[in-house]
Amino acid sequence: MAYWLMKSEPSSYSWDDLVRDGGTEWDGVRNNAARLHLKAMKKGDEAFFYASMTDKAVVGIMRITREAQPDPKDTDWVSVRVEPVKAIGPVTLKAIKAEPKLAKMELIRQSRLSVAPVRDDEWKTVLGMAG
DNA sequence: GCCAACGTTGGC
DNA sequence: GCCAACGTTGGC
Repeated sequence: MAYWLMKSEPSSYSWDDLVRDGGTEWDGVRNNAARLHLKAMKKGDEAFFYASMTDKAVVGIMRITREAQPDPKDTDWVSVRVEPVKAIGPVTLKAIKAEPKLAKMELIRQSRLSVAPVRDDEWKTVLGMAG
């Protein structure tokens, strides 16, 4: 199973919105590198929900419930379906940056990438920091 | 094919 | 509010 990190601005779609909805179509990604990651996702993979801008923290775990298909809003792009697993953390960007084991996270290396892979050891490290 | 200009993201 | 990073566009 693979792990991922997906960003959302709480002002447009928050973790609470996801819990309320019970699952959502993760669409609107308009970046080629992010699209490649979406296409690589398999049903059952897990992903951190990263709340950007206001929180700047990992606040929950999601599960991929359907693999990539054309984004209904623009079929040049793709979307996956996700559901909330549980709230964690928050593990802040500040804490992630302060942890040497996480220095190579894509979140850090390419801060603008909205869908990024997470390595197994990084996943465990972040979970450990969530307490 | 190069690169300057511009737009967007997102941290600070 | 500012600006760095990055992607895209368009003139040449």
